[in-house]
Amino acid sequence: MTKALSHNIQDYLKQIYELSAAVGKASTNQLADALDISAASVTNMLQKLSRTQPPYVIYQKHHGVKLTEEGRKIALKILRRHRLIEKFLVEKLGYTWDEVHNEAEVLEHAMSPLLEKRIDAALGFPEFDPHGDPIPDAKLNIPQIDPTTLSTLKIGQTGRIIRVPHEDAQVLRYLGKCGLRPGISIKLLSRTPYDQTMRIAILDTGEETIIGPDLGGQISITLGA
Amino acid sequence: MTKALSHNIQDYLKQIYELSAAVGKASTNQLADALDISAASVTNMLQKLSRTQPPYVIYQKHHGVKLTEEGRKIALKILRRHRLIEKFLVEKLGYTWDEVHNEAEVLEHAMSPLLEKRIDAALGFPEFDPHGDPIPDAKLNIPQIDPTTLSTLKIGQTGRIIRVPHEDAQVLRYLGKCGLRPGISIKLLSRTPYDQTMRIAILDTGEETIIGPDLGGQISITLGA
DNA sequence: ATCATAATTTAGTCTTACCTAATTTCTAGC
DNA sequence: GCTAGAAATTAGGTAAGACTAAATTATGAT
Repeated sequence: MTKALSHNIQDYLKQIYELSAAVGKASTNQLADALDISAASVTNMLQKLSRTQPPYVIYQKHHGVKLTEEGRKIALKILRRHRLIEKFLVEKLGYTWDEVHNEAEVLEHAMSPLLEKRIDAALGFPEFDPHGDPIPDAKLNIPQIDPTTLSTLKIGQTGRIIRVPHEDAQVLRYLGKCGLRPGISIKLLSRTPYDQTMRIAILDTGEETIIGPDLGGQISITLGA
Repeated sequence: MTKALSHNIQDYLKQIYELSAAVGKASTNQLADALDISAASVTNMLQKLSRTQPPYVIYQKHHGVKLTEEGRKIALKILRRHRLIEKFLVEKLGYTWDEVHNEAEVLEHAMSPLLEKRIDAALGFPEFDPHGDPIPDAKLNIPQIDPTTLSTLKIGQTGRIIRVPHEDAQVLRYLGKCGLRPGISIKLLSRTPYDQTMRIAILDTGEETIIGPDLGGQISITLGA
C-alpha cells in the first residue's frame, strides 16, 4: 500500500494533469491561478512533489512540471472519482449539470475505493460524465474522444456534441438554455467574417442559437449527424 | 453565515456530544481515547473551543467539558449528516450495516447543505439510521426513543429492538448473524443468575440466541411485541 | 489527614501548507 | 547582445493541530 496522500497533493496532481493536457506540462503561475494560491506556494509544493520516493512530478526550475507515471495514476484516480460523482449526482439525486462540479470537487477526496466501486456499478459503468468528459475506467484507461471542436465546422456541416467545458456553472446554465448538450446533433448555418460568431441549428428541435468562437472552441464534437 | 469549522473541530464537537449523552459532560481522557489522540492535544483543543466567540463548549479545568447550545447545534448537524449517509449507503448502494460507519465518518465532512437535502428527500425523510439511531431532522429536532434496554427485560417479557450500538463493525456482524436488528420482536426466555447471560427468542423466526449483559445493555428496545 | 496513583495541564516541538517581500532568471523587443 | 518586464524562486513567517516530557491537580485507600 502506498502512503495516503493529502487532499492538497491530490488537487495539485489533478490540476497539473488537466493543465498539461494540451502542452504536456504546466507552469507555476498557471497552477497558482487554477488553485487560487500564491506562486510561491506552488513552487514549494512542486519541489516537494519532485523529491518524493517515487517522485510524482518532474520539475525543472523555471520550466514547469510534468507528471511522472506515478503522478498520472493518482491524477486519473481522482479524476475518475470526480466524474463518477458528477454522473451520480445528476443521475441519482436530481442535480443539474451546473451544480455538480463544486460538489464533486469536495467529495472526490472523501470517496473510498469501495464507494467508488458501488457508485460505478450503480451507474452501469458509465464512460462519460454529464459534460461529456471521459471517465477513466477502474484500470484508469480513458475512453478516446474525437478532438474536433465546434469552431472547426464548415458552413452546412453537421456534427454531434461530445463534451462541453465544465468549470464554470454560469457557462453551463447558458449552454443548457441554448440546448447545447452532449449527444445533441447540430448544423453550422453561418459564420460572421469579422468576429467568427456562428449561427447553429439544433437538429432535434429545429431551434437556432448563436455562439462565439471562444466557447465554440471548447465544445468537442464528432462530424456527421 | 458563521465561519466554516475545520473537520477536526467538527469531530471534537460530535464526540463530546456522544460521550456526554449519558453524564452530560465528557472528560479529557475519554475524548483522547475516542479520537485516538493524546490527552495533551485534547486539552489544547478544549481550551480553544471554550475561547471562541461564541464559545462551543464550557470547559472547567480538570472537570471535563459540556457543549454550549452553539456547540450542540454543530454536533447535531454533523450527526444528522452521518446518519443520513449511513441510511443512504444501505438503502441506495447496497452496503451492509457494518460497512457504513467508517465511510460516513469521512463523508459527513464533505457534505454540502444541498446534498444533505437531496439525500434526505431521496430517502423519504427517514427518522432512524440502519442501527436504529435517531436522525435529527432539518431543524435538528431528534425523534424520541424509549430508553429501555434489553437487559431490563423480565423473564417472559417481550420487546421490539429499537437500536443497536454502531461503532464496532465486528459486533454488528455478530448481531446481524444472531438476527438482532432494529424492528425485530424478541422475548426473554431466561437469565443465568451468576453472569446474567440471557437466552432470547426471535419471535419472527422462532430462533433462539444468547447474549451477555454488556451488549444487552447497549441494545435499546420498546416493551411489547 | 496523607500519600500513591491516575488524570489533566503546561511547555516546548514538529509538520503541513499557506503567505508576503525580496531576489533571481527568463525572454521579447529593440 | 542588452535590457525591461514577466515569471519563478528564495527567505522568512504564520496558523492548525498534532506530539512528548515534565509538572500539577484530584482522588481513593488507609
